Amino acid sequence: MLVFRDFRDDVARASNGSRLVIKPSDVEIDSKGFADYVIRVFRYRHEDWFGSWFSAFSEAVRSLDFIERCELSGDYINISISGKSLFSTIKQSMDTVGVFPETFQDPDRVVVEHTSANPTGPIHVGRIRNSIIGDSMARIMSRYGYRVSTQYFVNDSGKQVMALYEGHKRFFPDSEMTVDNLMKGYQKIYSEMESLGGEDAVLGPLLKRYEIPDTALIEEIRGVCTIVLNSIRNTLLKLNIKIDDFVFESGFLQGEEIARAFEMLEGSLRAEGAARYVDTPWGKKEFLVRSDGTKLYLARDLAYHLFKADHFDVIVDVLGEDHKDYAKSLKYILSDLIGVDKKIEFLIYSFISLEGSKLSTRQGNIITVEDLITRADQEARKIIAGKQGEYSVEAMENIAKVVATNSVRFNIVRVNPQKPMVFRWEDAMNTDGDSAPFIMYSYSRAFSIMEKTRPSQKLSLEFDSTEKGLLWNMYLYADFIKRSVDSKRPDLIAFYLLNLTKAFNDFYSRCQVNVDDDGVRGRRLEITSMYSRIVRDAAGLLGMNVLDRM
RNA sequence: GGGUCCGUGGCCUAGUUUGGAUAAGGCACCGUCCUUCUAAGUCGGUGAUCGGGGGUUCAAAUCCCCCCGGGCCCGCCA
Repeated sequence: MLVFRDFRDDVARASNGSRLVIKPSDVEIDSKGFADYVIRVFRYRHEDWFGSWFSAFSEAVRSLDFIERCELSGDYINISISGKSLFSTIKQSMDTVGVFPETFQDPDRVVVEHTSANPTGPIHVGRIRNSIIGDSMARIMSRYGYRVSTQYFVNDSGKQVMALYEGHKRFFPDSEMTVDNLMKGYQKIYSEMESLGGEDAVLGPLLKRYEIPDTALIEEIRGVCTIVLNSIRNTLLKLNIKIDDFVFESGFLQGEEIARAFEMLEGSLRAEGAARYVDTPWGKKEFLVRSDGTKLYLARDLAYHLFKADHFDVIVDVLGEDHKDYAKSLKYILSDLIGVDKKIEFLIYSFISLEGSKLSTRQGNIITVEDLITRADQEARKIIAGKQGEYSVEAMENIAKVVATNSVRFNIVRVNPQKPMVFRWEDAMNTDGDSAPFIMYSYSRAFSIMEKTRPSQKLSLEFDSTEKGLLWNMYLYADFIKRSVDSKRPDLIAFYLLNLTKAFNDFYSRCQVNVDDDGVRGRRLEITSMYSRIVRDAAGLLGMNVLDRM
């Protein structure tokens, strides 16, 4: 959890014992520019006691050392915090523990499962939203104070990967097992599945061997998956996405967990021939075992979740909206039928679609993430080449690389996961306005200021409204982290970064830092330094790096 | 067909959970500012029946109902 001085608590406390007790949650952060906090009092404003209540309340509030203003305006009580209090709150935290807001290590261990794409080909833009949201959410929860691990559940036991293995074996047995060659076999076996006798004839025997289990075969297929997985992992690393653990499905085929799952479900399991399923309250049959005795993905996934529940307190799964109903069933079976008492949460996101057409791995109608990164890198180089500054080749390449990575991540994470996205190159490449470079650029200017400004030991703590506005935005960082964690919305951090950047740009254009007055210079330099630390911190939550120069 | 999510200026996005002050940013377009710390920037302007219709309320982008449009799900695939 976060530890910081929340002024709302004190404001609310000022009403204790009075006719109208204000709760901290009644003290809202103003978004319309009237004040810092607002309390809505429409309901009480026309009561005969309201006048005397307000005068007592406002007097109590005004006597608090951090209050600059507290007044009634129509249906609202507008409250402002003094710049000095914001400044000292943030600075004190940074001076003592190095960051604002401070984190109190939460004992809860969290596992965020994300990506988990079938290792049957390179990752594409439709999938990458999962990885970007998942990685960002893991970083945000970690910043909040949880002990977070990320996991990728690797499907190395399903029909798709068997087709990957079988396709290569049948059609290109002599070619090297590269991602490209494996893909060729995969696509060929699916295109010829009918003439080969159908899925059951082609993959059925392999499925059977998994149940025996034929460990040599399982090892072999796992090896094939690993080849594709390594390329996916490399792509993800280019976007600063590092997954802590890759957990293989094959590890749950015969293990203790799957035995336990079936044991716990014994009373709930129903039969249809030799097949086994459970009923959900909403009338769906969820099958765990086929009539030929082989197990379905759900069985292995339940085992995997029991494994996660054994090691973690909170389980977060990042899933596409196509898995929404599946997730509901999974949670029902785990929590209500098996009795897992750990918190299980799903972060469901809508798909990224291509304009006019669908993303389909089978049809080869995809834009790979590698393509996206490469093109973003080229765009960034073009833009840099058009700038006036002098850049060495290495500097230029590094800036382009970071801008490209940040842009790809930012342009995807900034949209509410719930909202569908249509992929357009011009949006993905956006570097003006609400974009990653907009944020990065402001940071670089701040760095430049700190480099060029003569230090000052003096601090005059008279903040003007622009400085105050920036401080207020810095202070809101804590609130945004909390809201982002509570609502599982990494996009809120993106929104926060844009607001913070706008506040700094305002400060930059109105407040000259490098001035003769030692007190003013000291104060503004300190504000600039605090801003740069917060923006770097917040950008990090989205896996973005900021650059000293660009 | 049933379920579910989405629909906000020409385009993209925030605001919807918890109803309240002039619906907020960005792109594009028009104009402003480089002899003040980086112009990937700043300031200003044009532009919105908040998909449509009803309802609840003193008050609706926000809650309820119906309709329209789109995504996704409705496998003994994963």
